[in-house]
Amino acid sequence: MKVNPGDLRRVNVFRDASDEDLKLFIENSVLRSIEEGEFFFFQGDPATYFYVLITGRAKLLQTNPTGQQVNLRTINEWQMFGALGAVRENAVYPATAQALESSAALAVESSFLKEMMQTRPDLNLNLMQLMTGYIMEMQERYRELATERVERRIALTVLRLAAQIGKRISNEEMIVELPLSRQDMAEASGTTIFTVSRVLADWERRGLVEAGRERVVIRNPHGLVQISEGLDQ
Amino acid sequence: MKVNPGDLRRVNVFRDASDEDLKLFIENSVLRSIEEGEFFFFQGDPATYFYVLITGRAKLLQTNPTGQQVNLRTINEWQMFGALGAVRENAVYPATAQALESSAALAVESSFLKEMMQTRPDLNLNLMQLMTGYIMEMQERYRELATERVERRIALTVLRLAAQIGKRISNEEMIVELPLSRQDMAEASGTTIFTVSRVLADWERRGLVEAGRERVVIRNPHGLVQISEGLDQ
DNA sequence: TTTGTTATTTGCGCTAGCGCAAAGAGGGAT
DNA sequence: ATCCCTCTTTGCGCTAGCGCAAATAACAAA
Repeated sequence: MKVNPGDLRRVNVFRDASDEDLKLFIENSVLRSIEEGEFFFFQGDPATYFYVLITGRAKLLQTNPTGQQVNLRTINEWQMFGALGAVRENAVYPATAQALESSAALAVESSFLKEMMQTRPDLNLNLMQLMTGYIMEMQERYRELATERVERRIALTVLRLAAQIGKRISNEEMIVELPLSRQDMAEASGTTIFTVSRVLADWERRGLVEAGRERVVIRNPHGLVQISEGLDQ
Repeated sequence: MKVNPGDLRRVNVFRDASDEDLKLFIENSVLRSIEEGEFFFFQGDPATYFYVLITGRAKLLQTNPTGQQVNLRTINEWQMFGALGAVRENAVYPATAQALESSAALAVESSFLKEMMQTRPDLNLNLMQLMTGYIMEMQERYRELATERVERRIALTVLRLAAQIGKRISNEEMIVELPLSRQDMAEASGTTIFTVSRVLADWERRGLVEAGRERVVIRNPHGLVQISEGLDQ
């Protein structure tokens, strides 16, 4: 596979970059391809590289001392991840990045990005916009976890994931497919596979979703929104 | 009250700023003093100003549609908050800022900071370090809320708050006082005042803390660390 | 000192959601 | 077609933690 500079402009952080800069990035990058389930990096590794996902999907997860996992974020094509090392000295990744399907990503040394940012205000601003987006999302999710019942949290999670990584399978209707297991959804909404399974079974009975093996199809997004806002029943 | 440029260097984001820049910031600022319980800004307000807390303590909180609150962060003297507007067009504050005690803060227009960042790489880097710090903290707290039992979460919360806003009341021992109500602690650890009260009563019996009205004194930080790591019993 | 207000404690009952265990189902490989 | 592996479902019992209500304590104001 070959990535050309124009493609890189689909990365939000690079949207205002010059052609020369994009070329420089590519010249300083290595393409890493990994299979489903494999890892780009682990929580605690020195954050020497940042990545741009070119194909596939990945997730960022954290593990607690007893090994329980939570999913922090899902990563789609042309998204940057692991850029922390460009901002902090001797940083380690605060999360693990695992491929949800077989994926390829450009790896670039963090120090290269740091260097570049010294003289490109746009790059700074765009990266800060990415960061503030994460902050706002995490704050929201934290509030949800602290205050919402599990069914609502699962609805909010599924809707968020649909927006982030969902594939539309019909153009007219808003029917979206998510390639996620019950485990993935449980880890993203702070509950257990059992509860996710029961909630999805209920939604399926009500015609809101189709629940398959490692897959959910959203048939009625509006119904889910209603659940997420507590307007149902 | 008067703030002089040298003071401002205690603000992490401004640590590398020139004297002239600091003077400029102060000239473009307004000092806002508010009483305990009052607000610097509300979730949803246009993020036109950012603030630097000069005296007092404040908290950032979010409210869900039914009015339940969660505390996202506590703010100490010489910390910047509400800087989102310098990064995003037409941003609104994603959280409410409320004074925990009577407080004063410098308010500066976000556009001024944005302007300034165009030509000061240091300012950018420092602000990004602040942002990555928040991201890491929120990710951690999210994981804790998703995976840890309530006693452990409260221990983690109390320890974190002690580091952020605790006042040492003895130099030899690590005895720290927190000016927080049960309600504050409940909102910061994702539980209820009843549970916080019961847990603190238990810790008091075990000699770990002293629990007063709107106040906790940590007598044995190490014991709390043990609880937070599940090493007790 | 008295009174009013607000924060905290504690008993008590309840239930949302956890998590085991066993059965069932989907999909790939041979 | 069959086997095997992994993912999912569902019944079931249990308990951590919620949340009401009433008592108590701390503080402030008069």
